[in-house]
Amino acid sequence: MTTLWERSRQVAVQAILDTAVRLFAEQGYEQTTIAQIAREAEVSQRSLFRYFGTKEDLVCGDQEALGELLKRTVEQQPAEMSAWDALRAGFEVILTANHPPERALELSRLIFDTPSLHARYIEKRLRWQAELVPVIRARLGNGSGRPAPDTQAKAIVATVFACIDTATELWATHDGRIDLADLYDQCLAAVRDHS
Amino acid sequence: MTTLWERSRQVAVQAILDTAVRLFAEQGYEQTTIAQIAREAEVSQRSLFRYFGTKEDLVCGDQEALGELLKRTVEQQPAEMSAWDALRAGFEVILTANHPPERALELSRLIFDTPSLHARYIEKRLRWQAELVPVIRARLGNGSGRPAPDTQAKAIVATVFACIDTATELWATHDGRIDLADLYDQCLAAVRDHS
DNA sequence: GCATTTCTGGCAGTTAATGCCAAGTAGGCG
DNA sequence: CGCCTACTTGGCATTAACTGCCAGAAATGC
Repeated sequence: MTTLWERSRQVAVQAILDTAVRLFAEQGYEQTTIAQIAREAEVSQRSLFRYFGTKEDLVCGDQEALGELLKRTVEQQPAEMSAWDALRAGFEVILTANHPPERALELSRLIFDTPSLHARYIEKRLRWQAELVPVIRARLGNGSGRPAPDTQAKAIVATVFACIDTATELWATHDGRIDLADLYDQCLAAVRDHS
Repeated sequence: MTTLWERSRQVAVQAILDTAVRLFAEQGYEQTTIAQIAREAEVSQRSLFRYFGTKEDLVCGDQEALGELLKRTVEQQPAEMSAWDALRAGFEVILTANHPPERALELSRLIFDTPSLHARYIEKRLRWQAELVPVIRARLGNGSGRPAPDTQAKAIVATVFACIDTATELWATHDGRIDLADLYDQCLAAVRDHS
């Protein structure tokens, strides 16, 4: 622990986060101002912006860390595993590493119901996608080769995220009563199984 | 023509649009302010915001109309056509109905190079997706039925858009030298063909 | 032409976000 | 323990995207 600084900072961050999520749930995202959050969490507006660069980061801020985890997990899957299975393994790890399901559900609903938040969330996801493409391309048997391997990798990654997104949205609308991994498998099956 | 108002409005809108795209290309999206666009297009800032609700709409504003067209086209495909083929037909129509390829290329580059624009663009597209889901669900043979038809439809639509997005990005990075429809087919093949 | 409708422009205000500087606080060192 | 340095915090000013309001101009209908 590099110091007391870091600890009190953690405390402040947590207080801000709790206040923000509570206020967002109570009054909606757009109706809640940064000033109000800062006041109730007892920090200055200026510090709040130092901890969280933007208002949106209050909701989808810790995505960065998850993206790193996802990438590392996919990289570390055995080489003979298919791109699809490796990505699915990464997805699985993220699920277990996520927030307590109670809060995850609340955050998901907030994100899917608030256009500006949804956009920012997608933006972060696009960054993950870009980082995953080289990892997936390395895993593709460069045998067939008619579709350039880059095209293949991009399409696969984009599709997986589309399915994750779809599954998450369904999961949120069903109040978390259906298993998220099951929903993901159903989505992928709908796409990949030829009837 | 309901009036002279409508015509001069169209002129103003076009002037704003041209100015905006030119400035965005010259200096980048974030570095261009609304004030500058309004000044150079010779309209007041206030009117600019009346024509285009947000800065982002200057770039991806006319998506609404395309979404309508897409939906209608997909609906009108013969009933025995598969969901995949119907969506592909809709995509084809949009391609031809789009801007002159010169400007389309410029806009695509802008969107894919500017994270916040890209996110907003996808968000608008998500609205199309939601509208297409019932259309696609109606087209699914409700035979198999283990994955709820709604899940199936959502996943298929999301995947098709993911492939459109990927194809468009590749098309823009190749300066439009590769046929967009070909790229789309390659993306879909990478996803659907089991090797 | 004149009243009415509709649009435009300017102005003030709100909110998110950033830079700057002064003041405070923790950590290391004699 | 006291002091100096490094880092952090908070307040202030500023910018940029937007919104509401109102007065005035322009177009329309009679």
